[in-house]
Amino acid sequence: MVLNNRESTVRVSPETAERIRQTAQQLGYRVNVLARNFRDRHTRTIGVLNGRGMARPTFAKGPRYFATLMDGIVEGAFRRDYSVTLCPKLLGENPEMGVDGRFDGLVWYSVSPTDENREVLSRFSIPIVIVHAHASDFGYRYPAIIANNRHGLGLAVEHLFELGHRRIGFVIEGDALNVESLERLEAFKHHLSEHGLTFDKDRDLIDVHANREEMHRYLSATELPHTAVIVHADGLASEFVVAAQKHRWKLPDELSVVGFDSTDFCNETSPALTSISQPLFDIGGLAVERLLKLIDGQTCDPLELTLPCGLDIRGSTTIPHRG
Amino acid sequence: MVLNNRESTVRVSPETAERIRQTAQQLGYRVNVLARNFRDRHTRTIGVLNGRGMARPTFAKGPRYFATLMDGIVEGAFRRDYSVTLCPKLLGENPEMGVDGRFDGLVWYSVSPTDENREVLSRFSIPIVIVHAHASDFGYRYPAIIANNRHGLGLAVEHLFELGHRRIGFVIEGDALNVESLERLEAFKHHLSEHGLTFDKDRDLIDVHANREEMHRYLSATELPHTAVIVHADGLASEFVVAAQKHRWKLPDELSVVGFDSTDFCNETSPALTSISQPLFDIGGLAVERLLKLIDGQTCDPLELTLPCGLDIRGSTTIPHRG
DNA sequence: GTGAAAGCGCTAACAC
DNA sequence: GTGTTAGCGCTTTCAC
Repeated sequence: MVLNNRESTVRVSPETAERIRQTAQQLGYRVNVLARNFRDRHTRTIGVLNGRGMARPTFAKGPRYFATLMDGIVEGAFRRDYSVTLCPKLLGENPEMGVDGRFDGLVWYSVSPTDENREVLSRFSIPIVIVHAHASDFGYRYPAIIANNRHGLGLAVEHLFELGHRRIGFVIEGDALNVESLERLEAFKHHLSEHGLTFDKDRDLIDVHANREEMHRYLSATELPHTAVIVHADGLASEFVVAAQKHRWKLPDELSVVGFDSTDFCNETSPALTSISQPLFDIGGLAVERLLKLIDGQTCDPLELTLPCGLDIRGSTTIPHRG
Repeated sequence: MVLNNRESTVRVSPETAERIRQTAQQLGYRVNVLARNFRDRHTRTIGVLNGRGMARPTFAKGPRYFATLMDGIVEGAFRRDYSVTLCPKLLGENPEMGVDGRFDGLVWYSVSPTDENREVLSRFSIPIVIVHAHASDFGYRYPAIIANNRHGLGLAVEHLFELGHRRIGFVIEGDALNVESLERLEAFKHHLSEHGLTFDKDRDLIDVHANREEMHRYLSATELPHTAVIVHADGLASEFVVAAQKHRWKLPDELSVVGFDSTDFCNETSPALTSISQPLFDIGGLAVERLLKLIDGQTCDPLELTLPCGLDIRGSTTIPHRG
């Protein structure tokens, strides 16, 4: 009690307190945080979980999506003196994580609203905040944070439209189930029609699948059906840019490309990638803030937070080529 | 015992085992990892500490030094089923970390061999592996991993020499104490003389300090004393490149620049940064491997591991300008 | 103002 | 083969 110098029903004389401090000092005593946490039945630690089936994301390679989100999460957690731990199998493969006392709460990102995931989530005994999905996808049971995909896509379509593009495709990796990809596609369709453009699924939706076969088929045509494409994520957009150039298309003149996320990674592609931005750092920070609220026994209102998107115009978009 | 299905002196009949499993299932019982760890007096978790006085590094912004190292650490830890936790004040500001039971071991990177650090380290009661310093710096008490800075600098000097450079400067931020920066400087001097070039401290060592004043003084000269500079780290190199261009120097023609670390970040600068590489991912993985050895009660032999450097030639180096 | 005890959930050891 | 106990280090409660 002396060492923690906290309020207590127990009083201790100044002399004794001092004597205790002295002795602790001499003995080199340190409180054992593990034992304390065990007794208090909490860990002051939160975990980060990604959607099932997703490979463990890296910090340094490729798009900085995960790195940016984590920066936000870490920042938010540290501000409140919580630790963040990265666990093996913290990949939705081990539902134990949610119930084994290791964490006080969990940020789960990129969760698809499958029955399996709903099942896993419902068995968790600790608070959870969902990032990149809607509260409605999970029966309004968990606070959610999601970017305004509809608005973001609007920005991109408008940008391309103003440049003069009228034939715009949407590239997606359909195998990687994801609430947002679908939402982005829907938003894309919506904004096309807003601009008086029609959407033909067979022509305008390019699902490249995990093997990317469809990407190469698309790019090996003698004439491209589009003057611009929007790709549902930066990683795939960058692949698309590289592949297009391999197929001897001149970018951005013969094909404008827009990505999604707009981390610094977009400056590494050549041409640099025009991309819809979402405030990933803030999303991470807010997710933790909401999670800690839950941990404190409070509730989150509104249950769902929608954050604005922006558009960062870089070198991969230009006026359509007159060929 | 049944649930952990581990070897034990205690035998239990198959029927009882089954009954136990059934009941556990029904009750939704999960082992409490925290309690188990408490009892076993370990956490299966390692911590990552950076040198004191260093700001908390981010994953997404700037050079990918920390991100790459962490990828290696996480990979190494996960392979052995250890977790990695990021703690607030895990920045060498809180020596408690080393003794409070939170971690089974610590990877400490960018430690300067100051008496203060030696003191802190000596009080730690858990195994530690040091990255980016020499075992000798800390009385051969901890395993160390360090890149072959001397060789790396040799590669860079040779590259510049072969391009035709004879006047080469070395840029450093001296305030950021760091074993490696000094080592790189020494190696630089060595390799200059190997090529018959002289080193004049006042002319060839550009210490920009935290305020960067010296950088701008240097770049505002009407004639640069060098045709090329080597900068002790990529972050500073990138700043140098930007500043040089602001001062209207044409890069790389009027000034070649070489950085150190060579993460993907080097593709984000313009021109892309030629840089000495060190295997950061491997360094992280090896650090964990050695740490787990220590945790297992084994020793590391040799105590110090030296990893090779490479040179990634990008756009920031070319033949010296004839003006 | 001080000292003793109980219990968090776990597992190894021991008695039966 | 089964049941009981002790103790990891901590803090709160209670008795004195």
